[in-house]
Amino acid sequence: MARPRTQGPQTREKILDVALELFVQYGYDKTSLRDIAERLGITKAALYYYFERKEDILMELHLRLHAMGSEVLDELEAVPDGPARIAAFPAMLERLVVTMVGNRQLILLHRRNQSALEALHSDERNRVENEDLQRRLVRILSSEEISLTLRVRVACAIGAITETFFESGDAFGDVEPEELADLVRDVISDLLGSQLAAAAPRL
Amino acid sequence: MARPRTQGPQTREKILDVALELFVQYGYDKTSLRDIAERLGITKAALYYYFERKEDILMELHLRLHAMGSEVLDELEAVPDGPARIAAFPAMLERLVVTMVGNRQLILLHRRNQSALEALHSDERNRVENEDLQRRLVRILSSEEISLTLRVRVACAIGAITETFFESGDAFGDVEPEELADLVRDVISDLLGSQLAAAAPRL
DNA sequence: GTCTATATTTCGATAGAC
DNA sequence: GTCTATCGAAATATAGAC
Repeated sequence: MARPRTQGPQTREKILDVALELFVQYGYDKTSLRDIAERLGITKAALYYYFERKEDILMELHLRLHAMGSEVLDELEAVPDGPARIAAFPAMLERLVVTMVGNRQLILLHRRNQSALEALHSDERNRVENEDLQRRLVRILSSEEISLTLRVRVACAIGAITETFFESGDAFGDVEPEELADLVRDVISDLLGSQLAAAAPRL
Repeated sequence: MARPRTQGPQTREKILDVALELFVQYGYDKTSLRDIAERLGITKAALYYYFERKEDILMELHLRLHAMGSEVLDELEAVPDGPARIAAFPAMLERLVVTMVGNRQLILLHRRNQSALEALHSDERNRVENEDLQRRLVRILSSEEISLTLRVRVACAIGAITETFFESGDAFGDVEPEELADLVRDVISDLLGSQLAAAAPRL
C-alpha cells in the first residue's frame, strides 16, 4: 500500500486473475474489492481505474466463458434441427469435454456463483445481448424433432461430464486427466450409441 | 407494516418457506431480511424473534437437505467397501432420484448458493458436526476397492440425474416426472449394468 | 496510474415500547 | 410477538491530490 507501481496494461489481466481465484474460492459476494486490491498490493481505488463497477469484473470473466460456450453452441445450432443435429451431438460433447477440462476455473466460477451471475443478467446496465447459454441448451434439448429418449440422454451426457470433472472431481484427483476423459468418452458412447444408430441409420 | 399478527408458531415455518423461495430466486446474498419480512407482512425486527442471525435461516434450510442426503449416504456407508457396496449402488441411485424429484427447491437452494453455504460451514458459530455430503460422496468414490471405471460411472450417473432434473430440467418441463425418471433409470442401468456384472458376478 | 480521504448506501443487528 | 427507531459495520463508489 506504499509505493505506486505504474504497472502498465497487464494490470488489468492481473486483476481478473486474482478476482477469478477469489470469486471461485470465497464467492463473488463475499469477495470485496479490498480483498482483490490487497492481494495485488494496490488500493481499492486503483481498481476503479480499470473497472467502473465491481460487477464489471464479474461480467468480463463471465463473457470469456460465454464466448467459449457460444462457439460450441453456434456450431451445433448451425446444423438444422433433426437427424443432422443428432449426428452432430457427439462432436459437440467432445468439444465440451475439452473445453471444460481446459478451463476449470472459469467453469467453477459459474457453478459456484450462479445467483450472482443471474443477477448480472437481469441488470439492465449489463444487458447481455446474447441469450444465456443454459437457455440455448435448453432450447436445443426441447426439440420436437428428436426423440425424448435421446434428448434426455444428451442431457445425461452433459451431466456426466460436469459431475466427473467438477462436483465429484476430487475423487479422481490422482487420475491422469486424459485417462479420465477417455472413461467419460466411453460413458458418452454408451449413452448415445444405440440411440444414434436408431435415429440416423444412414449416417 | 401496520397491524400485528400474533400468528403463533407456524410463523417460523412461513419464514423458512419465504426465505427458501427468495434464496433460490435471487440468491442468499442478494436477499435481505427486509425482503423476507415484507413478503410476510411483518418487519425485519420480528424475524429476530425466530432467528438470531440471518445465517441461521440458511442453516436450518441447509440442515433439512443435509438430513435427507445423510440418510442416503448412511445407508451406503453401512455397507462394507468393495463388492457389497458396489451391489448397493443401484439402490442408492434410485433413492437419489426419488429424493431429488421430491425436494426440488431445497436442491436448487444448494446448487445456486454453493459459496454462501460453504461460508456457513467454515463459520465456527455454525460448526457442522457432520462431514459435508459432497465430501462423503467423494470419499466413497475414491475407494480403492472399486475399479476406476465403475467409480467414474457412478459419478456420471449422479451427474445424469442432476442435469436432467435441474440444470436442463426446463427442457423436460412438459414431460411427466415419472416418465422422465424412468428414462433416467434406463440411463443408470446402461451406465452400471455391465460393470456390476463384471465386478460382482455372483450377486 | 495510484494514492488518501470521504461520501453514500445497504444491511445485519439491537433497544425498548406496546 | 411485533413494532419503531437507531446503531454500527462493511462495502461500493467518488473526489481530488500527486
